[in-house]
Amino acid sequence: MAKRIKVAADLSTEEKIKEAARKVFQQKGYAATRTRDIAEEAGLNLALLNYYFRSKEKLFELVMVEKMQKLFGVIAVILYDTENTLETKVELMVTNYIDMLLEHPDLPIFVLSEIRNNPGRFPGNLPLGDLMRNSRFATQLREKRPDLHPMQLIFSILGMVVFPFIGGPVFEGAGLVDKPTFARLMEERKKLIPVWVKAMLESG
Amino acid sequence: MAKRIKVAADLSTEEKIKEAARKVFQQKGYAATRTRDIAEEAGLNLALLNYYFRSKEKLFELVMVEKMQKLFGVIAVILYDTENTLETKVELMVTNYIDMLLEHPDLPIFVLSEIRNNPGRFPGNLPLGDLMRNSRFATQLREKRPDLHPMQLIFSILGMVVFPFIGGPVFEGAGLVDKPTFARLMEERKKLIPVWVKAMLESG
DNA sequence: GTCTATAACCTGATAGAC
DNA sequence: GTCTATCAGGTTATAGAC
Repeated sequence: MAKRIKVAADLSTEEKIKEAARKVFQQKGYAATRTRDIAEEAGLNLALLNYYFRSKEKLFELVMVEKMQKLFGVIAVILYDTENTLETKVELMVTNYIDMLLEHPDLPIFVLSEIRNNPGRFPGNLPLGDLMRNSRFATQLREKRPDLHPMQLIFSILGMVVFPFIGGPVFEGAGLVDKPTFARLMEERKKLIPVWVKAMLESG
Repeated sequence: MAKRIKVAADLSTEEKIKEAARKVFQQKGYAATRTRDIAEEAGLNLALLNYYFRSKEKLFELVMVEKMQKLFGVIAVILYDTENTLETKVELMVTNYIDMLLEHPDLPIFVLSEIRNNPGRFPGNLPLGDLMRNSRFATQLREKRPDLHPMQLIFSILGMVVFPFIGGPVFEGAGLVDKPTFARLMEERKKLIPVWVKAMLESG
């Protein structure tokens, strides 16, 4: 069977634009992005953006929804999981999240800062609240530590997983870790964080 | 003695502009901020911005340096501290950081996303790298856990402290915590995180 | 020092030829 | 479907009166 590699040239015009939009929006943020940048990145004319998508904003919303699903999807999987033990869920979440973030390191800072700069722009997109409150995961946390608000543990787990990627550019800029070291540390964290969470759950 | 309250009206024109710039830049980010917004927020004319500061960019850099100092200053204090035990340092850092972040909740997301959107714009500003590597704090971490890269612990401590403020808007938007609950949880975290870090250091 | 008016430029979007 | 040319509106920065 012949090799079948998807390269930019193979994509439809519409997909080329989306792909370019994903890249440029992520890199510069919505406000700093010019539609001309996206057109150039796609190797196409500016007018085509408005032909395929109605406006810069429409195109952005499309990209944004994708990114939010990718960022919050990993959490949702854990929340829907009604079978595994708390311990296993933590392991799964940490591993899945770190793997995803190694592929898309600047996803969190992008999504979170766009939400911050434009609060109320991305509403109802998140029934994640009820989902989380009523989840088996939250119940398991409450059973294990009835003295703690479940968010205390969720903040900590997510913080340990996500923060290195958010702060990454700063720490690399400061010469504290180079890229290969960073990747190695993140791999190590897949085993480290679950152990730490276990210790936290049993502390105090 | 008569009350002496600093209100906007008391400030010099220059300081009024800076104050407005701090607020608007933080709220909308550099790219989405129009100099008109700042002038309006300051209750002054647009032309005065260019009279006192040379350009939008110069004004922004001024604000940015302030914010970076505020965000990284808390860490620097711990790094310069050569007297306290590791345990005490963790307590100090966590408490100081959370107190500062309760006053300036959107400081981290602002600084980190501006650095991300414009990498290389704020260079040499951070001799934090060497400072951290050579710090007593790093040595103490290595002594306690020679098997771990000190950054593993620093990422985790900072993540637990800072992440709730970065993710805050999302979790509030999802109706997972309201503002008073959030503040209460953060107060609780000042005691919680040091205990957890202790448990982590002794785990494995 | 502070204002109004305006210059010079840039950006998103569209019209119309092919 | 794709392009070039252009419009309409908005943005930073400045000139010049007070």
